[in-house]
Amino acid sequence: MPEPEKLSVMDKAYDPKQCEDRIYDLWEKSGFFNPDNLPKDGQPFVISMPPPNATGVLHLGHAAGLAYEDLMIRYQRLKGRQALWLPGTDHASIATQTKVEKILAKEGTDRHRLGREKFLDRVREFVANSQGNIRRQIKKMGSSCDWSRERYTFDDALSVAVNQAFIQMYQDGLIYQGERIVNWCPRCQSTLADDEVEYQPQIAQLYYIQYGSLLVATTRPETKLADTGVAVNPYDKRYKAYIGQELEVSLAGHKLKVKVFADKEVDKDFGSGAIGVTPAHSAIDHNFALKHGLEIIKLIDEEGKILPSGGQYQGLTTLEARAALLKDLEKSGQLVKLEDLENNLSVCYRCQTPIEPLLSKQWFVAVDKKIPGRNQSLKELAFQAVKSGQIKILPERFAKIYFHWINNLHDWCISRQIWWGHRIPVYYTENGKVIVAASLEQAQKQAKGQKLTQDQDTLDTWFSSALWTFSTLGWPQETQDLKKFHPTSVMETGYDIIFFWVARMIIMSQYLLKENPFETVYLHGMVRDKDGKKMSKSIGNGIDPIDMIEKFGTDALRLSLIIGSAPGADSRLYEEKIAGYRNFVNKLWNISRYIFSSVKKVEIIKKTPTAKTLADQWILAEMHKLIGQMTDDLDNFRFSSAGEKIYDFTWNKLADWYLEIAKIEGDKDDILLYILQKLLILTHPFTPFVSEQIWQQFDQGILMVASWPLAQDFDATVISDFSELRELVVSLRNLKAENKILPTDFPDCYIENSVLDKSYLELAARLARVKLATAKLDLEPLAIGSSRIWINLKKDMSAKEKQDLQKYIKGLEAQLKNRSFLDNAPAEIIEQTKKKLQEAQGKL
RNA sequence: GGGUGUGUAGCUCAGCUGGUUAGAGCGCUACAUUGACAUUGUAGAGGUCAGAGGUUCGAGUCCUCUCAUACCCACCA
Repeated sequence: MPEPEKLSVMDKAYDPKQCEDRIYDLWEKSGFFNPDNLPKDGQPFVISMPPPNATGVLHLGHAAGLAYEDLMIRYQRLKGRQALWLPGTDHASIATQTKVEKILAKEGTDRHRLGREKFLDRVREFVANSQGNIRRQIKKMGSSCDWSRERYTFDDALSVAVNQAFIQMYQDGLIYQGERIVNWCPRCQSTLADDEVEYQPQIAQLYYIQYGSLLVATTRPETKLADTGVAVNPYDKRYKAYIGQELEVSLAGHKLKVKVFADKEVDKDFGSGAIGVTPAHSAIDHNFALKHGLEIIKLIDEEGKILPSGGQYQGLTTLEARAALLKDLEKSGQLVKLEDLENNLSVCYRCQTPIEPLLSKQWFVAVDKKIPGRNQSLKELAFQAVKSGQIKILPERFAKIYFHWINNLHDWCISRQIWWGHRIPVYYTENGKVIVAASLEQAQKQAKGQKLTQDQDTLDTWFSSALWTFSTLGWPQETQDLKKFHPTSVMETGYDIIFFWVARMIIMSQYLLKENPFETVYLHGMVRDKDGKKMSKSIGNGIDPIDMIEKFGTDALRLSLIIGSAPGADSRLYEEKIAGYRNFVNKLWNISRYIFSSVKKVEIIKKTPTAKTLADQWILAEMHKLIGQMTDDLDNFRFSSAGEKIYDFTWNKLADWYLEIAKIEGDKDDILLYILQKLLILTHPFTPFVSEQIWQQFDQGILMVASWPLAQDFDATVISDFSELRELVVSLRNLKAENKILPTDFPDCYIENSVLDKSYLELAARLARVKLATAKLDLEPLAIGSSRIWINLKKDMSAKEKQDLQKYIKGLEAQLKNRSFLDNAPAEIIEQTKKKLQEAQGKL
């Protein structure tokens, strides 16, 4: 097994490329990604990895998710919990099929020429290939997931789960077949769920057509060929006389019989106030037809072409038919008027092809129907799970969005006519009997010798991913894993799939297992480019996470994704930002390098070392303060805040102050090593590679399974005393710089301070590079904090500084004279204000 | 049409339940530098907290309105 190199003197700069793969290997071989190998007394902590589509490459959105998930998993593992992060991939039916079809198109063929089985073989080959890529990329991110439990939505076991879910729902009457208007993508040759439809704003033409004695306005004239009704508002005086009449209409010779009816839904003021109703190609019109008993005529087929019912326009595409019909209407003088109309064009979310609403027989999940024996519908189950507080959504505002969506949910169309997906477990006998069964064999038992045909359709890809948290743990078997690890702890995902996925997981888990799929939903925002634009291939502003890892290292990329982004808020990523965190990682490396090179022996310090000086007390106090704050932040999903704090401690406290003082005071081996050890544990969830690489120098096992430290009590006065020292040093340096005294010059200086004793004044003088005088100089002293300083400078406080201070003092004085302030403000605030005033006056 | 965010230094963003002279990183300016680190150090400049009202002893923080901007949902023929 390749051991990470143990260098006696570490390289001057951290080189991620030399370490990352080796470290990952070390972790993987240690077996600790698998919770079964972690201490048995730990409570399970479980994250189901949102399965990336098995179509190729990882983008920054995935990278961000992985960074958060790994952060949580590593933190909980360090805290002693049995952390399970279950990885996997999604077969992503439409997305994958579309991808492979594009490849076939380049080869000059298509799926119909290949045939179903050959085509599916091609897809399988393609998927196997890209799954390997994805796995590699997930590892590159440092993800500590349990590969021994990796799953794929198309695994045999998961397909069993899909069939089981379908059958159970069918038996409960929650899945039914019905003829309804569906969203049809003529290119994908499939239905789409309502939320798979996107809208593109466009300026459409609104055509006014003479329609017998009426005038009708429409954006889709070609559909008028299958009109069977005209809807008007019941209170529209213009049309009152027509209501109830049956009209014979000729559209440039194409004969229609239409019934005029009144409905409140019709807006008198839009267009002409009269709507031609096409029941087979509009959801609203279909409802009209059911309500008012209209005939339904299909006009457009699955390829978007006109059927024989369209008469002479038969065989044309809808757009061709539109053009031809408009021309004919113009000739016959029936095209009365044209207007521009802003509206939205519905398109397929995968291929952006305009959607054709069609009447079609499909399978649906009934969301409003009561579940037998439970007195609740699926919709109500999903609503309750969040409303009751059992599932917490972060940030909270997304709960509102969730409720709104659930409340407006319609029956879910789950059948797809594409080939790549789980076949619907429904069989038909020759005489049309429907048999729902998990396999052909089982179906045959019920068929009593009749020949069977399986439904040609496949299931919506979200149907299988809705089962993900438990199908991956063995359901419908009652496995140990399912008992132990479900419900999972956190679902971490992007807010863009809250409806597609999060809501459906809740529905399915509640229905099938009577429990929630997870306790907390943590939603991250979208990663955008420097200008806040969506990253996309077509614009070419996308950043490839793997490129960034090559350039800056994984740890730097992870930090740049974690720090500075709030849950649910979009964030921007660009190279300078990542470079900044690369610098931080290098800083951490060099801090360690310094400590290792300066101590007599590199060893683990188990006991809290004794502080000998104020600086020692201070750094230990700061560290325990940090541990407390970070633990609180991480327990409450404030990842960015925790990251900022460790960054600040490492660079601004440890490196800039403590190490500099350690160089002067000396004899601090145990404290330096102790602080470093804790620091490595605290940084590990953020920057796993560099922290582990450094830890390996101790030769004491694997950092990944070390113990997260407990915050100890600390004396806060130590921190304020030390800040006295810090302020003194900074002020002296400032005085020197402002007075153009070279850093190499040491001006004479006498200091009086009530808090700091002489040894600390000497320390301050060394840090500030001044020469400590033994007696007061013959000068006016300056007041800095609680110090009085006699220093040999040509200049004192600048005019601007003086002005600012005077203004500040005036403000405080006014406040202290204000009766209502004195009467209303709490005593401690008044005390504070008085103190501030004294200090400020002292300075002047 | 309905809803939800966001607007704080040149840029990217913190600022929790209202109470130090509003912070950080990058960038900028000046200076420094062979011993952990130039992927560095020290110091500095830079903000009427989008605007207008209001509540309060006190508002970046709470309320109302306006403007700008992003996204989500619904879709009208």
